[in-house]
Amino acid sequence: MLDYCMFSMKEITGLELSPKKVEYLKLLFRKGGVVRTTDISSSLKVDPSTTTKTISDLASIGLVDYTPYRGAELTEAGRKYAEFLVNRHNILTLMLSHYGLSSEETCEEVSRFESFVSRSAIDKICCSMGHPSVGGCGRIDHAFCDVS
Amino acid sequence: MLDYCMFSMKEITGLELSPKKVEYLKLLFRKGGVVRTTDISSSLKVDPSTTTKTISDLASIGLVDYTPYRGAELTEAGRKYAEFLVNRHNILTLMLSHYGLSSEETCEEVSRFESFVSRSAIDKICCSMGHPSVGGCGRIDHAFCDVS
DNA sequence: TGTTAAATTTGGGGTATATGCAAATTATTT
DNA sequence: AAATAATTTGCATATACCCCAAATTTAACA
Repeated sequence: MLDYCMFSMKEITGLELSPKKVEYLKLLFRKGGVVRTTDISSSLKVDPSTTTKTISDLASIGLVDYTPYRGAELTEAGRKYAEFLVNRHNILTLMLSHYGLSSEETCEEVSRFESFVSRSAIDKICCSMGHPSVGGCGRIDHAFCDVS
Repeated sequence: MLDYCMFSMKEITGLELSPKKVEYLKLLFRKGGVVRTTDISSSLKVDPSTTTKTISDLASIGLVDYTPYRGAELTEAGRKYAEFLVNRHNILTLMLSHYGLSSEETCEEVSRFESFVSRSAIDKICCSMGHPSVGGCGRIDHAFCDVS
């Protein structure tokens, strides 16, 4: 259990986490509070043992507080990181929705590639769209936009 | 050496190849004709042995004609697939360039995530932009747009 | 409270992607 | 033909996923 985190929001590139870890973080953010292994594994449709391993990884880098047999919860750093991830998803979804894709399509596409879009790109896209408060899949916060 | 290909352009989703294999195919397309292992490995900054392995993989699925110690060349199917890959890159680059990113940034971002954007999304984006003939990184062909 | 049932973790194993090094091989050049 | 350059093969590593079976822990309940 770490009380520090290898990521300080100021130096986030947005490219630190693998696609699956991004999914886990967004899920923990959506659920809020302590989330049980089974809950996660059934949401993500993976074996519980896979969840245990991934959550342990996230805990080892300080994004998650994990108590074995109890559950997992975002740390403060994890929550901030997850906020960025959700914003990124929503901004990209909003952007793509301007090109004739349906809502489901848009979300599906973005879910596939979002992990590879940098924070600085997101900042610029967000700025260029006038800092919209509602994205394709939910509200957008602007606490993490560099370019305001 | 296969004269058939597991991909028929009509059923292409755009998600068949890993990011690195996409790079190889786009490179072979740009270079044209028979390309030597060293040429590829120096362009992509990987060890020649890595290139040999990847090219062999591409040959095994019928996208590349490969003669050991001689070089690699796209098959007809490979050329068509690579055309799609280049178009996808150019369309996505053009799209992103509308959001305040510089040319280099745009190309860099797209290169990171393009492998995860489906052909059907590209078709729609392309259609929505009015089938532009020039993208962010080069010309765009429309032979592969479903929605014309 | 002890026993069972459910949830969870551990350990092992597997696939896919991607990489490099060293040694062996093939091609080219002289 | 011998030397050199290019290339391949075999081996090894690393990351990111994944699942299964066995062991463990927690929770329930009788």
